[in-house]
Amino acid sequence: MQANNTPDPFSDQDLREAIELLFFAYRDFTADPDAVLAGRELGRAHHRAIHFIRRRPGITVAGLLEILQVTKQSLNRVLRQLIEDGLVDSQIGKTDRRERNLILTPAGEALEEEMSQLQRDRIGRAYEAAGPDAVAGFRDVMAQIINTEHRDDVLSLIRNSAA
Amino acid sequence: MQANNTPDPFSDQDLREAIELLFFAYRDFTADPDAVLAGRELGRAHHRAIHFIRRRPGITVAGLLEILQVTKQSLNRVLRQLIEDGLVDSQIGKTDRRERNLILTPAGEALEEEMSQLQRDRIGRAYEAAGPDAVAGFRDVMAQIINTEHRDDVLSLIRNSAA
DNA sequence: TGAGATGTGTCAACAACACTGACATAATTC
DNA sequence: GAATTATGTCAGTGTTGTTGACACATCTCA
Repeated sequence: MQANNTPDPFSDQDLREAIELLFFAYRDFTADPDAVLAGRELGRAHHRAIHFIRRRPGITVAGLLEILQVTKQSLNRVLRQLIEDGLVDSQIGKTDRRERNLILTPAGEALEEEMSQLQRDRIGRAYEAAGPDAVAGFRDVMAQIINTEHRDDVLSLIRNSAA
Repeated sequence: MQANNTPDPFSDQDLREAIELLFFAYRDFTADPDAVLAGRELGRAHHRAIHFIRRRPGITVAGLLEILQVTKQSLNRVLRQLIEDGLVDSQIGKTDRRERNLILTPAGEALEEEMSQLQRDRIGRAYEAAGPDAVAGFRDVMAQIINTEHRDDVLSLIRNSAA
């Protein structure tokens, strides 16, 4: 998006500020759903699983492991609870019967909706306040921060859709 | 930064994408310093403390508690280790002797430098790739995501400085 | 000056969530 | 039929967070 091709001088200050922006934004952003999570027997790990199952319905356990970057023992404990609580449904794969395709039950979708409400409000307010040009820049920088091998996984979703 | 004043229509898709951008960016970004942390008896909590002591030299325990949003018992365990390891120095406050002003020792500064190196490289590459306009948008949106009461705390640092 | 508030440090118990290592089962691939 | 793959599980452990209670030094203020 630049006219010239000289490297832009970003100072150490700039870069350390970015580190803090990421820290504070993520800290406040993740604090939002805690109110919903408390009261139920659920924690942030459950929220993360529910979010990605909602966004990628039918995702396999291996796919979820790749996204969350945790061990299968850790993920399994979370999934077991979600299935027991009737929030997630685990279906035997159609083409490969070893796989499990994960989807949210109606109760799971309702919980996801509730949990992400404050986060979407927060992002929405920030987007409105900053304006569309800033949003484009935000998305561009964020995508560049993400490891190359995962970048497409995030960005392809918005293009293809999946309500 | 907008010419018109009609609200910009950001879809639910847009907002959920932003949630994922935050998740993936933070996930990859925090994974960077783990290599340095392993081997020592230190974890991510120590890294966070060290970062903010570096950026706000002389910060009090209460100030650090406000930033990290953890209990003093949790922070104290971290600080005790850092002080024992000779990475942080705790000095009795000059005006209020109840306070403790925290600063990094030379060893602490060296460790901070090493730990944040990969993170600064990552941000620097993203900034270069996206260009200065995108960076401005990124900073604007990120600042808006942060709770109002903490926003100035981050942004004032870059203006005033502190190497 | 004395009472109460404040900043810090600590003990103990506990919970959430991650880890490693080992192993079992079913299904697929070759 | 043998090897590989996807999933699930048991057991033990570590980090980082929590609550609750208490101690101590210092500051503030009536």
